[in-house]
Amino acid sequence: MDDHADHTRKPRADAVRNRERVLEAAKAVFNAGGPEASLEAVAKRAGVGIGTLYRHFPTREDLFEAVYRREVEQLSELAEHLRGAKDPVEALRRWLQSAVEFVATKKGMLAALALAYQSSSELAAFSMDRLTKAIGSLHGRAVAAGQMRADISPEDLLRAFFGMCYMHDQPGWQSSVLRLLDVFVDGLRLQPAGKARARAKPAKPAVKRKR
Amino acid sequence: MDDHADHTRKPRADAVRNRERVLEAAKAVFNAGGPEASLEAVAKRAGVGIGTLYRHFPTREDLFEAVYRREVEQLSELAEHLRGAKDPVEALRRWLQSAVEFVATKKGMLAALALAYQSSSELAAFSMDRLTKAIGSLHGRAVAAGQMRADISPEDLLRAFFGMCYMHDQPGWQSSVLRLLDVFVDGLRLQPAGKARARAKPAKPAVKRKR
DNA sequence: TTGTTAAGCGGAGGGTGCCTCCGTATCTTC
DNA sequence: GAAGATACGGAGGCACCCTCCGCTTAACAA
Repeated sequence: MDDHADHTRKPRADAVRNRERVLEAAKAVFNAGGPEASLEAVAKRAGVGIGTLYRHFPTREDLFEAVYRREVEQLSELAEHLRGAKDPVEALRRWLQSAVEFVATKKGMLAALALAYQSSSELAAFSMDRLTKAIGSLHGRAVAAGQMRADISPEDLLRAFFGMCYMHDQPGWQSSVLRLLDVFVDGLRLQPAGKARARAKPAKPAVKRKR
Repeated sequence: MDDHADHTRKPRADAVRNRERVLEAAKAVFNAGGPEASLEAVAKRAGVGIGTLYRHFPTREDLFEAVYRREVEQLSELAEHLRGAKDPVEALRRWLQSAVEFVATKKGMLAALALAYQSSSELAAFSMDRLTKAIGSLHGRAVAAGQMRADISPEDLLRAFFGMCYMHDQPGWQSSVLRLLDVFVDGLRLQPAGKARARAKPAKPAVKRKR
């Protein structure tokens, strides 16, 4: 907040609206058509002129970055919501599952993201920070509730998560990761006394059909 | 239905020549201008028509892949040459240094490469194989000469190498990696008897500021 | 309200690069 | 040397990029 304390006009409502629209459209278009998708298509889908798009996001990379940031933020907010859930372990599991989806939609954009990260390490710092906090908060709650071991740091959790997603290209990776996460979360869980928690529970028959 | 086993014509000399020219030009142009560089520029630099370029490499990705393959091959051949060197430890060091250069030129193309790897795991397999063999052969010679410890696999070597290059973005990474490699190669070296090889050599102050 | 004005909007248009297509040139084979 | 097969070049049509500017509209002051 750099208050130019003196008199900054309120930003125009239409500008705010259009910016949001463009972001929404960009998310859809890029997810569908990859990072090469036409910016003109984005503008059209957003229902704004191409000039408007360029004013808000002078380069394709700016647009990428904004879209990505927004999604990270949404993931962060999801964690906020899930904090209210009854079962904190389940909440963590849910969040991780959403994060897998998030990674999945980034599939085709990996390359673009790599570039963005390279040119703006601030972006990397920002997202790491947000995600670490999100995962840490959920984990913290589960620990506080005495349902999860405490000797794992949020950073470790995040690293484990990304590590699991690293297999990325293999077909069916997504369901594989979901399975691994189940195992992982179970592993984090503090068993109520010596009760050896029947892992038999046939872990949801194939969370997702592969394709 | 290929194998017209009978009678395949010899490929035309000019076609072979042009293909090679295009590859050479592409390497230069991409290294200079990144993976977005204009294919027309490549054709011009190669001194061929744009049509010729497209006939040999129907898509930009095909061209990328071919350039990359070629460089891997050259690295592999370099290892071949270095096998003849007198000092096998030095030979390994040299090769690693060249490999750093190789990675350096790929800097801007990382994203493109990631894509290529994704769409053709054969490419990944090929290059891993070649590089592993190259590094393994040099290492093997040094081991055979009794100058290097033998309990490290070529895969480990390669992994260590890539790991070191992972820091990529930080400024000055290249010299940092070269320094690390020096240390590493020294570590691999079998000391001639108990002679504790003065590591005192004041390892350059501050490999890297933390941030 | 109404008037003023900065902020924002749209999209035409000039430029660049992509890729196809085909008449021409060159090479291999017999 | 002749006959094909093969490869060549680059014109041309198209898609997309991005800038520029006259018009519109929202915010603020009176």
